Amino acid sequence: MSEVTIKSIAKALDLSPATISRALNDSHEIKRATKDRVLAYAKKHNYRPNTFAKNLKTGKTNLIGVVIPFLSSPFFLEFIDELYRVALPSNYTLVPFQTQNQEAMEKEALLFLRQQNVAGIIISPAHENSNVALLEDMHLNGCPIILFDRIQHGLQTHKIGIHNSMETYQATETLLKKGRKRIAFLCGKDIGNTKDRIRGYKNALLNHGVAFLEEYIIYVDYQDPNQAIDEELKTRLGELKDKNLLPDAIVSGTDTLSIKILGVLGSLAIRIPEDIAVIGFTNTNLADYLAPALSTIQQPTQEMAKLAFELLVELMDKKSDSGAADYKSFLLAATTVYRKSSLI
Amino acid sequence: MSEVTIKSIAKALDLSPATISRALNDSHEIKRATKDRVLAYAKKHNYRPNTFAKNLKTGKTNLIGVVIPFLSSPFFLEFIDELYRVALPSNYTLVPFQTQNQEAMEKEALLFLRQQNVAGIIISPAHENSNVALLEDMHLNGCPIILFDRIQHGLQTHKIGIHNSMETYQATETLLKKGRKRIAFLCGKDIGNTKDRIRGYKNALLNHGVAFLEEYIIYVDYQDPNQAIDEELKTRLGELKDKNLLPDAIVSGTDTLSIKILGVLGSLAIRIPEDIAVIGFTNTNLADYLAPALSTIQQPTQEMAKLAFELLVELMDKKSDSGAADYKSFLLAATTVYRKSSLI
DNA sequence: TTGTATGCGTTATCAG
DNA sequence: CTGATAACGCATACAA
Repeated sequence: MSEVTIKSIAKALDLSPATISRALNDSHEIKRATKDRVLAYAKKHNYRPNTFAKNLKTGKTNLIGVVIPFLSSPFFLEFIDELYRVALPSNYTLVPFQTQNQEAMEKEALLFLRQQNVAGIIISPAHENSNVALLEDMHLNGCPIILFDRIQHGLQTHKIGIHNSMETYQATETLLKKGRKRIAFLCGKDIGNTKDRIRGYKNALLNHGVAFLEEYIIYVDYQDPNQAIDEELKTRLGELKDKNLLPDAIVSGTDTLSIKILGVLGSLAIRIPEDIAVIGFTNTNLADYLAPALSTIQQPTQEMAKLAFELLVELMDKKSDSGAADYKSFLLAATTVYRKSSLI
Repeated sequence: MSEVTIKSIAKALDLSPATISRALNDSHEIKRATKDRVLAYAKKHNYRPNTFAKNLKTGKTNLIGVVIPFLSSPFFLEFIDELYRVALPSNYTLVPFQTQNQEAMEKEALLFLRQQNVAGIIISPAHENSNVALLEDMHLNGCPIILFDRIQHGLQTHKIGIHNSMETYQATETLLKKGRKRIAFLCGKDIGNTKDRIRGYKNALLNHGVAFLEEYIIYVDYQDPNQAIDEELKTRLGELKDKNLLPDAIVSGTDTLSIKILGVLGSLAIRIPEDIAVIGFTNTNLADYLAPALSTIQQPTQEMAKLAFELLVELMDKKSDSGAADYKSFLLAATTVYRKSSLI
C-alpha cells in the first residue's frame, strides 16, 4: 500500500536506489549533502521501509516473541505489562503468545515465531523440558532465548526466576510459629517450580518437628484458568474433611489457585483465618481488597521483566559473537506480605 | 534460517518452483499425483513458507492488530483473552498494543501496524476522534477496522459497544429505590462512553425527582492505572465530606476505579454498604471475593470479542468488493450483578 | 562518492 | 498440466 519506495525516491531525486538505501541506512560511503537531501525527501513524503522486503534481504527482524502460559494470571500480566514498558523506547516490538500450559500450543507459537524470524524470545515454558529440542535449535541458529519463571528447563541460556523454596519455607514457618500444625500445600502442575516450593514447605515442617502428610499436598492441574477448578478444590477439601484431616492452614504455591481458594473456603462456611489461615502466591494488587485481605508471596515481577529484556538485548546485539556459553541463572528474592488471611 | 524452500523442493523433486508453488497453494492447474508428491515431501521436510517473501509478493499478511488503552484492566484483558481463543483456529495472528489512553502512543501503534501491513485492526480508541484521519486512511486503503467499547468515534465502520446509559440508569434507579438520595457518579476520562453513562445516571435521578448535583460527578483522569489515583479519590471524597456532601451511594462508570474505591472508602473508615453503597463497572471475576463482594455492571466481553473477530474476518474476506458503506453499530446489553456492596 | 547488477523466497504471467 | 521468467522492495558486492 505504501507508494513511496526506495526506487521511487531514486527516480524523483535522480539518484540510484543504492544511494538512497545508503542514505537511509546512515552509511559512511555517501556525501553529506546527498544524504541530507534524501533524508529530507524521505521525511517529507513519509517514507516507511517495507519490513518484508528488508527482512527478506537481511534475514533479521525487530520482533521479540513472548511466550507465556496464561495472560489471565496476575503475574504474567504484570510481567508483560512491564515488558511493554521497557521495550517501548527501544525499537523492538513484542509478539505475545499464550500456551495454556500445553506443549502443542507452545510448539505452534514457537514455529510461528521462527517463521516470523523473530530476533529473540522470552519464555516461561509450558512445563519442564517442553519443546527443548526446538528451543535449542532456534537458540543455536541465532535466535537468543531467555527463560523466566519456570527455569527448570533443559535449555542452556540465561534464566530468571525466584528462590522458590526459600519463600515457601518462610511462609510455612510463619504459620508454624503461630501454632498451625496441619498445613496443606496447594499447587498446580507438577513442574520444577512446584517441586522447589514443596521442598521449602517440607523443610519447614521438618525443622519444626511436624510430620509431613502426603494428603496435604493438593495438586490441581489445569490447562485453562476458566475451568471449573473451584469444584475440584471443593471436592479435595471435602475429602480431607471426611477423613477428618481438614487443615488449619493453607499455603498456595501457585498463582491462579491463590484467589480461588478464598471463594471455595467461603462457600464451605470455613472461616479465614480462624479455621484456616491462608497465604497465597500471587501478584495481584487486589490482595488488600479481598475478603479477607490475602497474605501473599509476591514475585519481583517488574524487575524480572526488565532484566529479561536487558539480557535478551545483550544476546541479540552480540550476534554470533563469542558463542561462549556464559549463561547465568538469576535468582531474585520474593517477598511475603502478611495480611489478615494469615493472622491470629 | 529455514533451509527448505520452494526452490529446494523443486530441485529435490526435479520440478520447477512454479509447480511447487501451485501444489502448495492448492491450485487447480496441477495434476493430482504431482500435488500429492509435493505435499508429502513438504510435510516430511517440515516446509514452512517464508512469510516475508510471501508478503512482499502478495502484499497481504495474516496479522490482526489489536489496539487497546490498557492490558491491565479486567475488561480489556478478558477481551483479548477471548480474542486469542477465537483467532486461534483461524490462520490469523494477533498483534496487541497498549496506548495508555494517549493519542501519540496510539499513533505509533497504528503506524507500526500499517508498516507491518496488517490485514485488519480491532481497536478501542484512546479517546473520541483520536487518530481519525489515520484510521480512515488505513481503512480506505484496504485495512478494515472494527471499533469496540469506545465507539463514539468519527470513523465509519462496524462498531461494537454496550448500551451505556441503560445500565447506569438501572443501577442508579436500584439505589434510589433502596432509599439512597445522594448518589455520586465516578468516571474516568471525558469520552463518549462516559457521557452516555452520565446521561443514564442523570435520567434516573430526574425520573425519581432527585436533584442533580454537579459535585457528584467525580472525574478522575489517568493515563496509567498504576498512578496514585487512590490519593486523588481520597482527596475528592474528603472535599465532599468537608462540604457536608458525603454521598450515600456511588455508581462507578469505569473499570479501573471500580475496585480502587473499595480500598479508599475502607481507609476512610466508611462502611460499605451501610454508609455508602457501591456499584462498580468491571468484569473482574474477583468481585465475589472482594470486601465486601462488589456489585458490578458487567459487559458481555466474550460476545463482543467474538463478534469483533467475525465482523473483521468478513470485511477482510470481501476485499475491496462492494465498497458499499453498510456498517452497523452493535449495542449489546450489559448485566448488573447485585452483591453485598449495594445491599441494605 | 555513486551506479550497476544480483538475489533473498515467493507468486504470477506467459508459453509450451 | 508444467516450465521459464519476471517482479515484489531492499541491501550489498563490485565496478566506475
